[in-house]
Amino acid sequence: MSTQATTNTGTADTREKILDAAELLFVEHGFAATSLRAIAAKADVNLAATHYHFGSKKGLLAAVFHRRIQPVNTLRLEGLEKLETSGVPMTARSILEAFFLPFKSADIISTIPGLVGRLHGEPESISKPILEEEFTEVTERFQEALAMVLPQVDRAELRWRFHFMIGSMIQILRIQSPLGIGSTQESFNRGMERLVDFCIAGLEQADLGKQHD
Amino acid sequence: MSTQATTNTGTADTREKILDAAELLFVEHGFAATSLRAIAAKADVNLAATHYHFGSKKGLLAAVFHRRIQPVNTLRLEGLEKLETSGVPMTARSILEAFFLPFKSADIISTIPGLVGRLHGEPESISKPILEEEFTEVTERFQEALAMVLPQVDRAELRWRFHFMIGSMIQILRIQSPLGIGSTQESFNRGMERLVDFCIAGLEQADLGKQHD
DNA sequence: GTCTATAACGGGATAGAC
DNA sequence: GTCTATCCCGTTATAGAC
Repeated sequence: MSTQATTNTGTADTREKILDAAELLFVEHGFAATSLRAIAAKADVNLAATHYHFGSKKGLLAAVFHRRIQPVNTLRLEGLEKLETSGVPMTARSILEAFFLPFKSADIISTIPGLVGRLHGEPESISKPILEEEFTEVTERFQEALAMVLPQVDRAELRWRFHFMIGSMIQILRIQSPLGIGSTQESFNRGMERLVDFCIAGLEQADLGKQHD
Repeated sequence: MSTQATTNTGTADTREKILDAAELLFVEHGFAATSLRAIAAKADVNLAATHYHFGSKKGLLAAVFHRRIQPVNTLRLEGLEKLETSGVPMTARSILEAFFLPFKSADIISTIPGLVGRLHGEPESISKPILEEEFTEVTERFQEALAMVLPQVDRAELRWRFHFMIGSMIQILRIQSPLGIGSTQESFNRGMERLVDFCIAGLEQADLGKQHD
């Protein structure tokens, strides 16, 4: 239990240790409320190492996020590609499952849900560059796929609904984040299934020039 | 344009000026990234006044939030009461409109959407006490009302769906926050209507022991 | 690539005069 | 109720030895 970083020569996993510690603290307290000192202490590395490896606090956040989300996005795009080339007609359900399932199968209890949920809550100056960098391609590809199977919904309407879907997703990622209280891998998986059902219903509504009042 | 607080005797609107300034800065940058010094400067009051009136930074946030959300919740509960006592059968739509409409009719371009959207993104240590204080009653009353008109959906399932609904709401409040780029009162109102439609579809799904895979 | 030390600054909070 | 002045601590970032 060293309160001071033990001298750290040899194995160059310093970078990974920093990423691990930063990830947990960012999820728990958010970006602004987490200090590099706290990260360095938890990782048991020297404060200066955080700057050496990541340049700045923002750079560290971007690296933390990219490490976790890049594999998820790869799985999503591979899943979608499989659907598109299989010959079997796509459905809204199969597309949403390709989108959400990588969270479920991110085996074990991971920090990914909390990380995604948290980032969306950060001020735009922090979150926007990262969200654009990481999600633009995936968002566009999946909206196109949904447009194919929902020809009755025009594109502008579909964008609204896609936002609502993302909002529902974020909420469940936050509430059922494995770091939260009383959530298990099972309750998380159940939540993801409910999420798919809820969003399909909202996405598939007929789009007849709505009239309220 | 005094950079230093001008001497401030007489009118005791210091409190309101602090609340106004804090509200804008919290919405824009979040809680942790906003300093009391920045708030005092924007409000053109002395730093010590923030502590005198609100005790602490957290106390100030709670006051900012309560000032705006209390009237909204009153409108919501009054709207629901009217539905329940009017004799006209309630519908999921009329209940959701009682829930969401106070945001729309929060006349003018207000900070309320951004405020609600932002608070949900703050770490639990900040947001949880406030959210519980402000929303417990409203949430319970509206879930009960929805349970009445959706007898086919069991209560546990309804709780999931209510969370998804809140998530969709938060997302639209964030994206269409009047402080955001390219959003107008009109686009906000359109978003709220789409939100109601999306959520009704998700809430009304038949609940037949779902089976996936 | 990792360390110590420190620069340079900003944070929340408070005591006490007025 | 409002002010000034200050306490005390934490912040990111960097320079330079090893």
